Amino acid sequence: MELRTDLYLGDCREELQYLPDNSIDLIFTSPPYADQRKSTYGGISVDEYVEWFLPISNELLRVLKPTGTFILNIKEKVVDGERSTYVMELILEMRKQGWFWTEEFIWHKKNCFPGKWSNRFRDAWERLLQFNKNKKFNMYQDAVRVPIGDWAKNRLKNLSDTDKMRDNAKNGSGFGKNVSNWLGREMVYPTNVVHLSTECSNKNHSAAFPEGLPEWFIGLFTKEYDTVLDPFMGSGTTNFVASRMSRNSIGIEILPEYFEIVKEKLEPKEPLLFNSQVNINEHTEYSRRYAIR
Amino acid sequence: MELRTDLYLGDCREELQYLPDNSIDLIFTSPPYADQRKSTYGGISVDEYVEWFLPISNELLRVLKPTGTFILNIKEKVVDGERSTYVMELILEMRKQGWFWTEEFIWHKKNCFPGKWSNRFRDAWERLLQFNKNKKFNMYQDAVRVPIGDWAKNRLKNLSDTDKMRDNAKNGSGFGKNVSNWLGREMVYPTNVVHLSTECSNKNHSAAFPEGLPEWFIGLFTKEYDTVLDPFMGSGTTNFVASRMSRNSIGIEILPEYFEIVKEKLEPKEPLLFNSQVNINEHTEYSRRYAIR
DNA sequence: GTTCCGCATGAATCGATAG
DNA sequence: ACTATCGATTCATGCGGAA
Repeated sequence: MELRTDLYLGDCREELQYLPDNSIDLIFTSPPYADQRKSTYGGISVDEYVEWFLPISNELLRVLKPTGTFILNIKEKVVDGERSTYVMELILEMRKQGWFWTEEFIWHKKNCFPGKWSNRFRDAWERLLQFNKNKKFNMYQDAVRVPIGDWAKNRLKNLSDTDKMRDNAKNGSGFGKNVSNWLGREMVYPTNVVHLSTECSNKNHSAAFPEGLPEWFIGLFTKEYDTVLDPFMGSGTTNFVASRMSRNSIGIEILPEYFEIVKEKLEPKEPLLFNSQVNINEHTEYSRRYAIR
Repeated sequence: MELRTDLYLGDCREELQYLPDNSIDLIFTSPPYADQRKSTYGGISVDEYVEWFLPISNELLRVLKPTGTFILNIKEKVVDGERSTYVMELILEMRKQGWFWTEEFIWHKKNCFPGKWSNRFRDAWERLLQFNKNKKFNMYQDAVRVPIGDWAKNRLKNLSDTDKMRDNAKNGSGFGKNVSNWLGREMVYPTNVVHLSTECSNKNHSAAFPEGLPEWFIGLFTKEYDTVLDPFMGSGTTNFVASRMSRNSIGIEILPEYFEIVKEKLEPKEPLLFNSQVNINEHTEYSRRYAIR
C-alpha cells in the first residue's frame, strides 16, 4: 500500500476547500495563538480570534470523518495581568457549530519558558482540546499504553482484604475497583495529562511542539493508512510523525519559508526515512499547491 | 496573638452575609460539582449551576480584601459523553461581576487508580482558578519554592567565561542569562502546575482534596494571622491546614454530619495539635452558628 | 563507541520609560 | 491618561563537541 503526504502552500481558509467531505481521520494542529508570533503570521488579535477561527473550524468539521477526531493545541496569553478568555469563547462557539467538546487533555511541559514575575509563576501547561463530530469515534487506547508507575509497585506489594475483592466506591457512583487485577500488569492506560518536554533545538520554527505530542494522538486516534491533517503545518512535525507512523497526511502552510523547508525534507534524498515513495507534483490548476505522493 | 477558627453551620448563601466586607485574605474552596453530592445542595443540575453559584461568588467578592485571592477548585463533569461547559460560562459571568481571572493552575493528580472507559482516559487533573479583586494582590512566592532540579548539579559545576557574565540571546528576543546567578541556589520557583498525590484516607467526605493543596495556596497567598475562608468546608481540610499554618480561618458547611465531625476534631481534646486555644461558642442570636475561638 | 560537559534556546510577562 | 517600546528576569533540555 502506498503512503501519501500532500502539502498545500496557502491560507488554510482557502486551501481547505479543496479537501473532500468526510475524508480525514485526525486533525492535529496548533494554530498561531492570538497576538503571538506576529513576525511570522499576521498576529491575530485577541478580540478577532474567535471570529477568525470559526470559518476554519467549520471547514474542519466538513472534512473530518464522522468517526474522526480534532485535537486543537492552544493556550491563552495574559492580557493586562489577566488570562484572556478567547479560548473559552471559541469552545462555546464551536459547540454551536456542531462540534462535541469531548475532552480536554493537558500538555504538562517539563521545560517551560523561564522568567520571574511578581504576580504569577511560569506557565507550564497548554490545552489539547478534543473535539468530535459524533459521540462515537475511533480510539485505539492500546497504542499509547505506558509502563506502570512506581506507585503500583508499592501499592500492590501488600494487598488488604478489600483489595482482593471488588471494593465498591462509598459514594454510590457505581464505580468499583479490584486492585488484585493489576498484579503482574506491566502496561497501563495513560491519563489525560501528557508530560513532555518542549524541544529546544528546532531552529526553523520557534513554536514547534515535540514529536511526542502528535505521536501520542496519532497513535491514539488513527490506525495505519489513515489520514492526518494539519492545517497550520509550520515546520511539519505532524506530517513527519504521521509519515514515520505509516499514516497518510496533509499539511497546509501559508508561509513559503516553512513550506519549502518541509518540502525539501520530504524530497527523495532520504526516501528510506519515511519508508514510502516520495514525489513532488505541482498541480497547475491550483498554482501554489504541491502534492507529494 | 490568638488564632481563631470560626465554623458556621448553614447554607453559605445565607451565612456569608454575616461576614464583614473586605475581611478575608484567601478563599480556598471546592464547591459541590454539578449533579454530584446531590444530598447536600439539592443536586444542582448542570444547567442551573452558574445561576446557583453567581450569588455566592458575589458575596465572596464582597468579603474578600482588595489584596486577597479566591482559589476555586473545580472540574466539569462529563455529561452524555461530552465535557460540560458550565465552568467556562461561570468564568465569563464572574468576570462580569467584577472578578479578574488572573490565572488557571492545574492540579495534576499523580496517583489516580487505573480504570478504563471506551472513549476516554482517566481524569488526572483539576482546575484551580485564581480570581482577584484587583490586579495587585498579595503573593508570597518564596513560601512555595521547590528544590532545584538535578540538571543544576552538573551544569553549575564548572562555569565558563560566558556563564560568569550576562549572555544575551542571539535572536534579539532581549532574553539573556547570567548563569553565575544560580550558583549556590537550592530552591527555585515552581510553575502553575501543582503536582500532588490524591489522598485516599478520608472516608468521611467523598470530595476531599489532599492537605497539600490548600497548604500550597495558603502559603502562597497568605501570611501568618491572615484569614482563610472555605464556604464549602466539607471535612474541614482547608481549616485544619490553616490552623496548623497559624492562619485564622472560617468554615461554612451545610451538612450537620460534616459540621459535627469538624467541630469535634477542633475541640480541646487535642489543643496542642493546633497550637492555639480552641473553644466552642454557640451564638444564640444565630441559632445554628458556632464560633470556635 | 561512550560518557561528560558546555551552551543556546524557548507560543512569556512585567514595570519603567518614552511618545 | 493612554499606548508603544524596551530592558530585565529564569530553568530545563537536547545537541554537539571534547575527553
